[in-house]
Amino acid sequence: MTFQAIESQSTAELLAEQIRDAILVGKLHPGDRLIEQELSESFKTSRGPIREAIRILATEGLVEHRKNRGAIVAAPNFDDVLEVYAMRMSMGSIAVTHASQLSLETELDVRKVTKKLEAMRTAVGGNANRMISLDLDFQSALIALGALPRITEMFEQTAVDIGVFVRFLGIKYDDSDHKELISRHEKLLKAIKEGNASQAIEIWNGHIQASVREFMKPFSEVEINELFERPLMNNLFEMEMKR
Amino acid sequence: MTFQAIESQSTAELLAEQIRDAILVGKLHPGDRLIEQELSESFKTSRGPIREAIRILATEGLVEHRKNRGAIVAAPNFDDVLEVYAMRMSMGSIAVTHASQLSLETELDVRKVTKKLEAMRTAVGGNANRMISLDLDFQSALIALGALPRITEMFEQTAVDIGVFVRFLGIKYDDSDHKELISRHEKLLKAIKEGNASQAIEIWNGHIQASVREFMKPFSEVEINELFERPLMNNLFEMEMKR
DNA sequence: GAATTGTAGATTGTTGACAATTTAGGAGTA
DNA sequence: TACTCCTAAATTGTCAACAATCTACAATTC
Repeated sequence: MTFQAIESQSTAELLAEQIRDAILVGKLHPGDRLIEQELSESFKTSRGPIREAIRILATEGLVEHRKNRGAIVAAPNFDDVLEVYAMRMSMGSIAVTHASQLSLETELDVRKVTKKLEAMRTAVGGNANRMISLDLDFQSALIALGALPRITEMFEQTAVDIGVFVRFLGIKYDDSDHKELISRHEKLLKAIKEGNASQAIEIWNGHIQASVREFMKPFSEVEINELFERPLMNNLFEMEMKR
Repeated sequence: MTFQAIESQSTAELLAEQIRDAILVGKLHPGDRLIEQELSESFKTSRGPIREAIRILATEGLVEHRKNRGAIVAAPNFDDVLEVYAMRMSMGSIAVTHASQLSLETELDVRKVTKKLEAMRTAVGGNANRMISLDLDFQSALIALGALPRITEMFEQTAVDIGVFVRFLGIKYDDSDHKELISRHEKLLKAIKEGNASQAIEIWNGHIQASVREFMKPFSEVEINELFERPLMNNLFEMEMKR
C-alpha cells in the first residue's frame, strides 16, 4: 500500500493562515497595523517567519505593505467585488470548457468535487459563512478540473478576496436558495462530465451572476440601479441589463 | 506643483529583478538551483533579502520552491503558453471593454500608452527580444487603462511568463510584420478612446491570436495540426479552427 | 549483488542583535 | 497661533550564527 505524501506547512505558511483567518473572522480590521515584533511575541516565534507570512498575505492582497512602514490590513470596496467576479466568470468559463473537453482522466479530481458537493448538501442550515466557504471550496475544486494551474491558482486567490468581501461588505446567505444552489451545481458537474461545454458555461455564468446579486442585497433599490450603471456590470450581466 | 512620489525599491526587489533578468537572458537555465548562500555571496548581501527575492520569484512562477530543498528555475511548456494567452485574451477583453466605457479621466495613462507605442515605432529593426519586450510594455500600459488593479497585476505577471516562453521555447520576431503590428495597436488605442468596445475587443483578440501563432512558428506542419487538436485552442481561435 | 540503513556534508529554516528609517511630538521662532 | 526644525521612540531592514533538514554515498545486511 502507498501513503499520500504528507507535507507539513512551513512556519510562515502556518502564520499566514492564522493571520488570514484573523482578518476573515474580523479580529483584524481594515487599516489595522501588523507589527512584526508584536506578532512574533504573541506567536512565540522570531520575526523572520512573520515577515514571510506578511509577504504572503501581501501578494494575496489581504494586507498592504508599505516600505519601511510595515503592513496594514487592506480595505475592499464594491468595485473590487465586480472585478473579482468578472475575473471568476471569464476564467471560470475557460476552465469549465477545458474540463469538458478533457477526457476525464481526472477521475480522482471528479471525486473531490463530488465530495465538496456532498459536504454542501449535508451542511444545510449551517451558518452563512460556513455555507459560503463550502460553496467556494466546491467552485475551486470544480475549476481545478480544468487542469490549468495558473487559472486554478487565481481562483484560490479570488476566493480569499471573496472571504474579505463577505466579512467587510456584509452578506447574508439565503437559506431558501440552498436547494436551488445545489441543484445548479449538480447540473454543472453533470454537463462537464458529459462534455457539454456550452451548457456548463451557461450554468457557470448564472452562478456568478447570482453571487454578485447576493452582494447587492444589502443595497437599496436606488443604489442597485446606480450599480447597474457601472461599466463592469456589462461584462457580468451582458444583455439582460435590467433586473 | 507636485512631484510623483519616488519609491526606491527594496533590496529584495532589486535582487529579484537581477535574478529574474538572469533567467530571462538565459544565464540561468530551467532546473538550475538557486542557493541562498551562493547568491548572498555574489550579491554581497545577507541571506535575508535573498530569501525574500526568491519568494517573490516563486509567486511569479519563475522558480519552484521546494520545502527545505531550495528553489530551482522552473521550466515552461507549450500548455503554459496556451493557458497564459487564454488568460490574456479574456482578461484583456474585460480590461479593454472597461477602458472603452470609462470616461477617459485617465488622460495621464493614455499618454503613457501613446509613449510606449512611440517607443515601438522608433525601435524598428532592433533585436527581436527588445521588440517583444516593448510590445509587452505597450500591452501592459494599455490594459492598465481599464483601471482594474487585479487584472492589471495579472498582466504584469503573465508578461513575465511570456518572457520565459520566449527565452526557453524560442521565438523569432518577424520584422516584416512590424508595421502591421503597430497599425493594429494604433487602431486598438483609437477604438478605446472612441469608446468602441466591440471593435477594440476584436482587434485585441486578433493580436493575441497572432502572438500565439508566433510561438507556433518553430513547429512543423504536422505538429501545428496536432496543436490545433488541443482543447485550449478552441478558446483562442474559436470558430476559425483551421489555419 | 541488491536493498536497506547509517552518516557526513550541504543547504535551508530560525533566531536575536544591531542598523537604518519613519513617525510623533515638543521646542523654538515669527 | 501656525510653522519649521529637531530629537526620541517605535518600527522595519539587515546581518551572522545556530538548528533542523535533506542529499548523496558509504557501510551493512540479506
